[in-house]
Amino acid sequence: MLSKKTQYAFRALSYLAENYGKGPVLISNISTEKRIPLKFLENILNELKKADLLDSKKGKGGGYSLRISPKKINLATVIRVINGPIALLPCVSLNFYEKCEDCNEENCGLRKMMTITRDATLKILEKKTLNDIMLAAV
Amino acid sequence: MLSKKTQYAFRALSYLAENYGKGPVLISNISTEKRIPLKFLENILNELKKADLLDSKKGKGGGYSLRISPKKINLATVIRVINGPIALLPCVSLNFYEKCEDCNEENCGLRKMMTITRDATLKILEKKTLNDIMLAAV
DNA sequence: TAACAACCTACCAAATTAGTAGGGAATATT
DNA sequence: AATATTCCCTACTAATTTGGTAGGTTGTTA
Repeated sequence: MLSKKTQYAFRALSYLAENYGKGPVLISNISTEKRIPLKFLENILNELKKADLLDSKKGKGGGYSLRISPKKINLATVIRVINGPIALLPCVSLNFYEKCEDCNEENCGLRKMMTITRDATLKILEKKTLNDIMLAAV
Repeated sequence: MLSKKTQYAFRALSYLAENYGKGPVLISNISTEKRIPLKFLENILNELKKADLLDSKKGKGGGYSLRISPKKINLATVIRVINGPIALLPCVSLNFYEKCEDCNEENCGLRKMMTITRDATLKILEKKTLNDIMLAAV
């Protein structure tokens, strides 16, 4: 399951997607509009910025904005930045790979099943974008 | 990601699958063969039993065995018993549904994306079985 | 130079995960 | 009937992760 933090991230990003091209949005705005604890949201937006998904500007007229079009930010990217691995096992993760104890990977049956699962999941998550979230919301 | 407990469960079940039809297997056997802490494994096998995946027998000659053929135990079932929900959001889970705060589900774009993702994932996990794990292991 | 707004470091409480300890109950063998 | 065997049950614990909060710092704009 996605952490609450990740859900907050998606809510915030949706809001920024809706305001794409309209200049920076205040953290406090997002916080009240989307009901996300302010200071927690600060952290989240900062992480998204460090992952190059957002631009920020300090001082009056400042705030956060999407760095690129909502059409170009896919869900897998967001999940990886805030939530971590998408695969169900560390030894199957593309971006967070870790060797698993007591399993010679070449002939691990579970690993093969989880690889197939990962591919099926990624096929969706890498194709769907923030823009799709907007469009799907009535 | 699957918890370590779930990985243990799969390792234990694989072992039981290999021994399907050969009578009960001792917890202590599985523990040493698959390098799973004994007392922890006890809990796991007991949970799997309560979920009707295993049979158990006490006393000499006792132990655990698969209740049904490894061909009939799919991965989604195991994950749900030991790990919990497969969906990425509670409001999208078929077996562990929970309403999510601040989202009217009908028109939540994220929810729709996560539903599609869940379906893609389940399509694999519900089709693949313990038998497939055995076959895939060299 | 004041106000504004993001940034940074550090801390904290609650929940979850990964176990451990120790005895109890059922079964089989002698 | 007694004993050994094996699963079953309750309770506890340590470490890690999650979900925040507090308070000051830095950069920007007017």
